[in-house]
This record gives sequence, C-alpha cells and structure tokens, in this order.
Amino acid sequence: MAEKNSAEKKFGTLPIAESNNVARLPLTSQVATTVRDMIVEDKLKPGERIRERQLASELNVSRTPLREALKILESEKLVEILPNRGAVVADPAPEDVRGMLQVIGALEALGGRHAAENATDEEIAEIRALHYEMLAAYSRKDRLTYFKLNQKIHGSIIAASRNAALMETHEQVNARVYRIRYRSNQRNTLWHEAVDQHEEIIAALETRNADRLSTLLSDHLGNTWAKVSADDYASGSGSSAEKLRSGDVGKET
Amino acid sequence: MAEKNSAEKKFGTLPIAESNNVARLPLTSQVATTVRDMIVEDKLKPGERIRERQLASELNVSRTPLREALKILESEKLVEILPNRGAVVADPAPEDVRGMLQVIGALEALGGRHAAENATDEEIAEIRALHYEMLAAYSRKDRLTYFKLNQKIHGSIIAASRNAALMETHEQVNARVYRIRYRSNQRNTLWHEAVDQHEEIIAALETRNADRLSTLLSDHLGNTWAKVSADDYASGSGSSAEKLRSGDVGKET
DNA sequence: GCCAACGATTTGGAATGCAATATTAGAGGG
DNA sequence: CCCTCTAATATTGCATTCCAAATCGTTGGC
Repeated sequence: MAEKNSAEKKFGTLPIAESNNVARLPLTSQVATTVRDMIVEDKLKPGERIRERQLASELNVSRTPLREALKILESEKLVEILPNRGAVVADPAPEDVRGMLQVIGALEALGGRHAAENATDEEIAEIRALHYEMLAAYSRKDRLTYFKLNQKIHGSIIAASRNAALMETHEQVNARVYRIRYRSNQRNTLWHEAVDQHEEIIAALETRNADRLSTLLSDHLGNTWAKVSADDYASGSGSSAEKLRSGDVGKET
Repeated sequence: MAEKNSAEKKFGTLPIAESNNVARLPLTSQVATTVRDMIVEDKLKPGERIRERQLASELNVSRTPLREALKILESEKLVEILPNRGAVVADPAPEDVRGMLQVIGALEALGGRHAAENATDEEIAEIRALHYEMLAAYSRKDRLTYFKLNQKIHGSIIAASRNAALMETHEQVNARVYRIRYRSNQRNTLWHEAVDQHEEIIAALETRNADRLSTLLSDHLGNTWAKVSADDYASGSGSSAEKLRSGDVGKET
C-alpha cells in the first residue's frame, strides 16, 4: 500500500455518475448497487473488511453515502456490521447456503404455481426463447452466459406470478447466494442434469401444470444445493479472504 | 404547530438510550428499531410523510442516524424513499398484502416441514404451552395478548426449522404485514376458526407429520388473507393518512 | 377569477469535522 | 522469549454544515 492520496485506485468512478441519463439516482443508491455488485461478483471477498474511508475515496464519494449504502447491504445480509468495528463482507457457512437455497426453492415453488396460472402466452414464449438461448450457451460451453440466462429464466418465472412481494423477496435471497452459485457454475461438472430439468420446467409452464411446475422448481433448487456443495465446498476453501469474524453477530430485535 | 424548539414533543427519548445495560447499541440501530415499531404499531400512518429534521429532533438524535435508519427501513419495505422528496410510510395495496401473505404461507410451509423433522421435544412442548396461553387469551377475549402469542407461535415453528435464512426472511416479510394483521385482529369477527386451525397445527407438529403441518400452515395463511381482506378493507379505509404517493417507486435494479 | 412565472422557504442530499472506540506498535518486566 | 501494559494511530459513530432540489406563497398577466 504505497500510495495514499490517489483517489481512484482499483475501482473507477460510479457507472451512472457520469452518464446522467436516468434522472441521476441518489448517490447512496448508486453506491449500494456498485458495492452490491462488487460483493456478488466476488470482487470483494467474503470475510473481507470494508474500510469506509478507503472504499469511499475509491468510489469518489464521501463516507456518508457509503455508510448509508452499507446499512442497506447489511439488511440484505450481504455485509455484516460489527458495532465500532466496521463492515465485513458476509461469509455464510455451507449450512446457511443450504437454507437459503431451500428458501429460494419454496419461493420458486410458489412462484411457479402462480406463474402457471397467471403468465401470459407472450411471457411463456419469452421464457421458452430464453431457454433456447441458454441451450445455445450450453452448446458453446459459454458458462457465464449460461449462468446469467439461467438466472433470468427463474426471475422471469417469478415475475410471471404477479406477486410483487415474492419478486422482491426472491431477488433478495437470490443475491445472497449469487456469488456462490456463480462460482459453482464455473466449475460444475454435472452440467447436463440442470439442462434436462429446465426442459421439463418449461414444458410444465407451457402446459400450465401448476402442481408439476411447483414441484419441479422446488426439486431443481434442491439439486442446486447438491451441485453447489459438491463443487464449491469440496474443492478447496470456498472463500479466499482470511476470516476476520468472531462469530455471527446477532440481529437487533 | 405552536412549539418549534421543544426537542421531545410526542415521542420520548429512545428506550435503550438511557438504560445502557446491553453494551449500548449504535444509535442507527436504536432509531431503526424505534421507527420500525412506530410504523408496525400504527403510530406512523401508512402514506404519512416522514420529515427528517422533525422526527430526528423528536428522537433527540441528529439527522445522520435517522437517515441511516430510514435506509434500513426502506430495504425492509416499511418506508418508501422518493428521491429528493423524502420518506413516506409504506402503504401496500390489498393485492400486495395478499401476495405477502402468500409468501409467508410458502415460508411457513417450508418451516413447518423442517420443524416437524428437526424440532426438539422441548421446543414442541414450549409451542404447545404457548398455544394454551393463547387459548387463555382467547377465552378472556384479550385480543392483544392473543395476537402476540399467535405471532410468537408461528415464529417458534419457523425457529424450530433450524434455517437461519428462513427465520430472517420470514421475520422481514412478517413485519410488512404486522400492522395490517394487528388491525384485523382487533376487529375480526370470525375468530374461532383460527383457533381450531391452530389446534390442528400443534397436533401435526407433535406427531411430526411434516406434510400435514406444511399444508396446514399454508392453508392457515390463505385463511388469514380471507380475514384480513374482509375485516380491514371492507370496513372503511384501511389507512388513516391521506395518500401522498404518486405511485410506487421502482427499485434500483 | 384562474393560471403561470417567480422568489422565499423548507426539505432532502452529501461533505466535513470532531469525539469516542478499537487497533496497533512499542517498551518494560517477568 | 513471551506477556502485559501503555501510548500512538487508525477507524468508526455521530453531529454539524453546506448545497441543491422541491415546495409553497405571491404576484402579475390573461
């Protein structure tokens, strides 16, 4: 750490800050999005400490919006704030991840049930299209595109359920496991299984078979856990940063 | 509005601020808890605008921790922050509430399934005890106690599932409908139905019948929607504050 | 009498400054 | 050589201050 005065070290300025096309969002929101992405894309490692001054100056903002953003990320459980000791990137234990995937499974089961009833034909056709795009990425072994399309398909099914709270909740829990699933996807060996399951899922949606879609989605997420636990945790340490935490901090009740 | 300089007008100082027994939590957390309670207990009305300077001085804090607290409550969807226009207490539409109850139903279904497997006999006995206490409150027509015990029972079942993310998610969605369920409980006429359902729920837990408990809980929440929609929305306007909102603000993707 | 433009005031957004707490480095003693 | 106590440093917590945007009241024109 030689330099100290250089404002922008490794991360540039905020993306939206310069291109003021969308009516300029509050700084806090921009910072929250930026830091959230940094966590979710594994640029900030689990367990890593976040120093406010440092990160704020890297993002060319003051500590105030960064602190507000950290509070948001804390309630999204992406960071943990230890009183008087600062923020660290969340580092869920395997059993926690398992629990999150179960929650996502339950949410998708609910979403699928209602999507089968409420989705428009156009929505279903679009999901089918995304599915084909995903197959293309699979064929090319383009794992990143595959992963993102996979996420988008599931999100679209949830969206088709027409339940705002479900969408929000799903998105939030999903963000918590995004990084882990992303890493798992990059090294996953049993890749074809998920593809087959997806075909069934789309079919159930097209035939508007609510019960079957619900079951398939729930099972699919259970299967995701199997893959994640095998890929991520079996092969070396999942996290790259040294653990700084002294144990989970309780919530404020 | 005659006075302007009196610091504490209608709300006293923060509860924990004076009794510094628990290692003094950060102000932001205290403020978040206080304001959350004010919203959830209907002291701040849905749609009501929150003026930062005013509320901050009423709570004897500066705007900084209040603003941080509002960001937390925003991501809990208890307030809505309109850029440059301040925060208003969330005022979900009936269909939103319905969606939230469906989500809670799905979460409790999952929680019940695992609680039936993982709960200790002590936990089950404690839940049974809470159930009897609730019956006592029912018999006395003590609606407030009944309501709180009801909430506690459901929370305990979730807790017995041993899934941290599930507990957190459940708690968060639950907070969003707490006020509405509370109001509904106060005027609910078909009260005995829920009591009968609870008896079945406890029985299913005691026999560790996971499938049945899961189904019962899901149905129970569906039933809750029936009551809430009948009690709260049919009888006069659910919210007491005038609407200030121009429509839901999008989230920041 | 109604509406639009303008200025004063209020309110939220963000940066800065100061106090309190935690962390680190170093000296001294065992 | 290790441990402990202490002083220096770094970091967070919170209040204050400054700035920009929105709101409100007023005036002037139609």
